[in-house]
Amino acid sequence: MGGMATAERRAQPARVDATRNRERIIAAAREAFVEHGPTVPLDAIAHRAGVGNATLYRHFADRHELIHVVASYSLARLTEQAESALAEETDAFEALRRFVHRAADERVGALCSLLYEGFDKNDPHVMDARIRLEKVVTELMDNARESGQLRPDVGIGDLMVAITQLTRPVAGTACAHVERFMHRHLQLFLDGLRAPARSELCGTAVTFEDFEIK
Amino acid sequence: MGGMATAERRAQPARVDATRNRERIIAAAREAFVEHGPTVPLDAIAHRAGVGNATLYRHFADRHELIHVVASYSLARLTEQAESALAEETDAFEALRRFVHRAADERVGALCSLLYEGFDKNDPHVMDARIRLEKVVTELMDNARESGQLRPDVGIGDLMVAITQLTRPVAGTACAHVERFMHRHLQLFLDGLRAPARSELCGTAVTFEDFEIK
DNA sequence: CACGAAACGGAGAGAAGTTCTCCGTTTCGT
DNA sequence: ACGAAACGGAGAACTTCTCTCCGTTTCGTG
Repeated sequence: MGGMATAERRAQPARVDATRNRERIIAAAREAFVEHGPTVPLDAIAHRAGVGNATLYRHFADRHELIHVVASYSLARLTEQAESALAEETDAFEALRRFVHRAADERVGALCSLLYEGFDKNDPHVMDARIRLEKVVTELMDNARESGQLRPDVGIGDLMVAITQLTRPVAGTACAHVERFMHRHLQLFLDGLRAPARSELCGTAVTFEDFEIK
Repeated sequence: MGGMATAERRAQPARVDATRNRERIIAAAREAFVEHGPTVPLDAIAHRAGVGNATLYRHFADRHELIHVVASYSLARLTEQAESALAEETDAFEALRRFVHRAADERVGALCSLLYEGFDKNDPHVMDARIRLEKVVTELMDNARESGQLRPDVGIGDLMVAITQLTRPVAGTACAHVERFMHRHLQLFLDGLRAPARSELCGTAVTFEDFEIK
């Protein structure tokens, strides 16, 4: 999906143990980033993957490259979820709801920081994925709004930030059971998004740019 | 409020510059913890407070003690906010709403992690403050529920976790403008909390213990 | 099955960043 | 104006992470 990782540049088709380890590392990195944030020691990731640290460095030149791969992968999955929700659900609000809960399952909240710290904003693949995601989520929201089920005073940024925040590991609890709360709280939030609005919101609708550019 | 900080143990009444610096350090620590989390270098806090690092160590034996003081202070303030909301607001849901937004202003989300990392759970002062907070917030919610304005399927933990999560610094954005979103999203969440419930929630109501004990 | 190429793991050197103390200087209060 | 108290900066000691080196193991093929 994402970047040109070290191993992918190779001419030869790589040994099976090499590719297996590579995937283990990516999976371990994903978990570790979710639990401990983007600065988690690379040695810890290697250990978690059950490989030596040298193996990690053999596959990924540095932390940046590893983050890039993990983040690209997650972004792509998220976009796919949005697209399938849009395509498969008949009810507009239900489509939105489905996307939100799938996004939670992808742990975007925890992985979101990676999108900033490890992302080359100029990478065309990333730009593409990002624009695609914005486009499809906007469509999800527009549909819900037009069907009269979504209150009109919220923007895509409101939704994305709320998803991000509500799906992050709960501070201090070693991330043990966010899953227990996550979906409940997103559901409550979604109930607050329904039309007719039950209160007046302060501020203005949050757009994508509001939090992209720091 | 909270702990027996080093300076407070002193017999003598301390010089004015000493107490001034002490407060500067606490304020700087609060800000720094909010922005960079509980592991922010102590030297950075000292610098931010405009004092030498030795001065910080003179007032607080270690990071743990500093965190304890800051967290105790915040917890006390939060409880006060809840109590005044309960006492002064006539409408039950409005009281709850007021508490939520005041809690956001106190930046509990960002400071919450301190409650875990730096807290001596056996400290009687802390226990007291905690129980007091739980008691008054429970009362706020009970009142709102009894008045028929709060959906019955949510617990105090649902509220506290959501406040915590929604008021944390947004990942990757250097914490610049959480304030812009925070109140909007809490408001949306509160709208979702109103009775009648607009959907069925998964799981069960979250209690205080669910996230206290890891 | 045996051989060469490729990959692996552990240990530790090197780099970076944090903590915390020492001590000469400044400020406060009487 | 004097002594006690507090201050600040510099740097030593320590911790932590990164990343390489090299002997060993695994894979794939002839």
